[in-house]
Amino acid sequence: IATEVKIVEELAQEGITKHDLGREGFLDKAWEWKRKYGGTIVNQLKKLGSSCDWQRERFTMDEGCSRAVNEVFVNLYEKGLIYQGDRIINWCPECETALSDAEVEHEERQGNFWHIAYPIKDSGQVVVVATTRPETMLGDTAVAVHPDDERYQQLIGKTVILPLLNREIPLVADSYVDSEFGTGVVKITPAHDPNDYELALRHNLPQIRVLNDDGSMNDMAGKYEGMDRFEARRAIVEDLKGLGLLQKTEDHKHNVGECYRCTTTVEPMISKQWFVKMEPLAEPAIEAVKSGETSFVPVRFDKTYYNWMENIRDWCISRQLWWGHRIPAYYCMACKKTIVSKEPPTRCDCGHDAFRQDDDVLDTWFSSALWPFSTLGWPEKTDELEYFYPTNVLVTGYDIIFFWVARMIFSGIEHRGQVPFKDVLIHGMVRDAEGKKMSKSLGNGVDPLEIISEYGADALRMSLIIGNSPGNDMRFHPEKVEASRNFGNKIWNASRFIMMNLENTGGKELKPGQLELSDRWIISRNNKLIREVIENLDKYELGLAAQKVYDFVWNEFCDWYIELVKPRLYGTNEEARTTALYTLVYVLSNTLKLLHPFMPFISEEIWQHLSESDDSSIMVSQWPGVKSNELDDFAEDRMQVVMDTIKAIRNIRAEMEVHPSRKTKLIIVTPEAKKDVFEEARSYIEKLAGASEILIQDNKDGIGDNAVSVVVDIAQVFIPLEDLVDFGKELERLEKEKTRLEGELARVNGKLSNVSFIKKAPPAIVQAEKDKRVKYQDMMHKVLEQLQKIEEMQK
RNA sequence: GGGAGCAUAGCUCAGCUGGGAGAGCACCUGCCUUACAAGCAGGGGGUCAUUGGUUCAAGCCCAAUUGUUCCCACCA
Repeated sequence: IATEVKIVEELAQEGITKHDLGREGFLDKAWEWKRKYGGTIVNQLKKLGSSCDWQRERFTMDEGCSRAVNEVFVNLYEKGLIYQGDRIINWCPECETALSDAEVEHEERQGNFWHIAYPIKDSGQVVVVATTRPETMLGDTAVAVHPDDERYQQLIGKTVILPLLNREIPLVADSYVDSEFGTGVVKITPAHDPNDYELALRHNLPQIRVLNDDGSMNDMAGKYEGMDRFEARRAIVEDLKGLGLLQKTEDHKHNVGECYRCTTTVEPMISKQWFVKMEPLAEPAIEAVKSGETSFVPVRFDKTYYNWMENIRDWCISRQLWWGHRIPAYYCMACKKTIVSKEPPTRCDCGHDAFRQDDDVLDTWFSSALWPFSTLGWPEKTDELEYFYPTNVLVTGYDIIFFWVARMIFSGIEHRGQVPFKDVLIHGMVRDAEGKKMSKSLGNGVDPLEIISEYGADALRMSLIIGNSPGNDMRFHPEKVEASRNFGNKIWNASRFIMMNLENTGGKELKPGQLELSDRWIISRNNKLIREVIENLDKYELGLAAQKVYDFVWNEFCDWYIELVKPRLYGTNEEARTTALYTLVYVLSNTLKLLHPFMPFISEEIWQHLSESDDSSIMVSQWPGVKSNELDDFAEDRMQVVMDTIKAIRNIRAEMEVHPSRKTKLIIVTPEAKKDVFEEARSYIEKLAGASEILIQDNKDGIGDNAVSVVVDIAQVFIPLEDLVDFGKELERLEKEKTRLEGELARVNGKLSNVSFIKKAPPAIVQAEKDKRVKYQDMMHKVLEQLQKIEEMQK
């Protein structure tokens, strides 16, 4: 009562009327109260009494779906696939409702194993049973042993006196009993244990319920009536101890079933409920996945699916909850006949017209299972249904395969004759930084709105996608969101830079013009990106696709291309400027489209600013394709040499501690035939490698003694540093390079001297190794030469 | 009891059909170079859990082992 008063007070304080509760915020409120007061809010509201009738209307689903649910229920009922009956079900004493098997979670708990002596009638003997739930003994209607158990052969058929209640019960033999476990004697409580229930059916034993719906002991419990089940347990153990019938108490680890909603220990109970007969539905649903009509991505989840479907038991669908879709079953007030129908019946066969609808509501997953078609107007033949059923892909987490995916599949097959979707893309769970599952009850969840206000929605979205593989869990770290935020910042700034330069074009139309090396290079790299992203997306490799866009934008587009293009943008050659701008805009637009699925807001925003002539959304723009023309894949190798050269020069400058602002002369020594590569890239090297002057020649004329050198693929670059040269460092660096090349050569030679490699490996692979050998030998030669020169100078 | 995943750099994780080990963060060294210091340039760091096997070639395929996580299951 105290709790109820508190809730009412709280309701009033916050100015919440009962009508408000159905609206937004109800669930949050419910969780808040649950944490504060324990139990579930629904149960607390229920305790407030009958004034809560409004709930039913509040939580009714929309009319179309509601009609579909009735349709399905009646169909299944008429086919005999839905039935009502007294069965043993999982009962949550807190929520006071039945639960399906899927709604029970098993948790390992440390408990006790109590050994209790049951006297045998008219003899001094006892049998000892071992149990983890002594309070259920009040409902015992037999004791069982294995038929082959030699210890108890002569006792089979005898009568046993149930302690405390002194009820006479039989000792039966059944092969279900495991002689090895416990004492080999099992107490049989048909009303509160599924195995015992089955056994009781075989042996024609009565069922005695000893628990009320709220988990307290009922009037069959004798002096324990009214006690809570756990209180009764303690009392019974004490009493047995007093009677000298408790032989021993062991520690015992066992699995306890808990309600997934409120974590209360569930009690198996016999109860009248509605069930769906699963076997006929499961069979075609298994076949659909086996035949590939529906596929799981990644495939391993089909095992989870089969495992569940193949061992499925009938589905308990009735719930004694306060919301949900009410079961369309009606009972005649006069003759008690059950009528299942889509609309409330008007007249019974017996002539009467007063009915009461079943109080129970359906398991929420019963209606969810119909979602692929109930939302599209089914059972009407609508255009939407025609177009969207079946659909391509369902995306969901693996924790929901049983609850939802499996049930959508068999429901779709049963009611539409066709699977609801082609692919099921399974993603992992987002866990907290310690790897624990996020949950409202633990309070370790992350509020997306807070993250979004700090880093942005795009950053959050990108961080959840990038570098993740399907079906694998991920841990949530703010640092990762930060990295994505920085990426958004990066592409924003790059775009800003491009638009800044566009403003200076005076609205002239951009034309390709004469593309130069860097333009052709970035376009072919962009084409490669487009190809790979499309391929990755087709294979649902979202993490890889996002990673590639990220790498392209940051490393190739920003760090290289934009830097390469600056001299032209700042220069006076108008044609060179527009060509550069054309390429920048072309590549950026393509890339924004590729990025859009991962960072929708920022890509849209930039797009809107970028495309002046076309103000429609990026969402409806043409998805990039690869233009297979002369722009494709031809400049990569050439540019790679240039980039390697620039990197090598930067490296040597850093090692020699040349100040970044100090420009130096460069002498590139390369065979006559290769000169044009460096000629074409002259301005790039100048800009990015800090060169004041570049000489490109096929000999070593004019290189002074005070020069350091670096060997790259097809060239050797000399940097005269005059007084700055530290020959000790240079020697060290060359030795390091020598060691590296020795390693490479050893590896290549090892492969090439292996006869089976030459014989069995693909020719292309062998040739590539041979080419590498030539290259490394040449580089080694130059390094040794340089080493010798320095050593001589030092003498 | 049955099934599945994971084990790769200090941390969090990628690594597509087997052909020279990657990213982000962290760390070290320079730099406020007129898009971006939430940045730029350079650098260090890994016996890809262990042991076998298949193969010319294994982080990747196969088997076993160890550790770890998860799912399913009626052992009282």
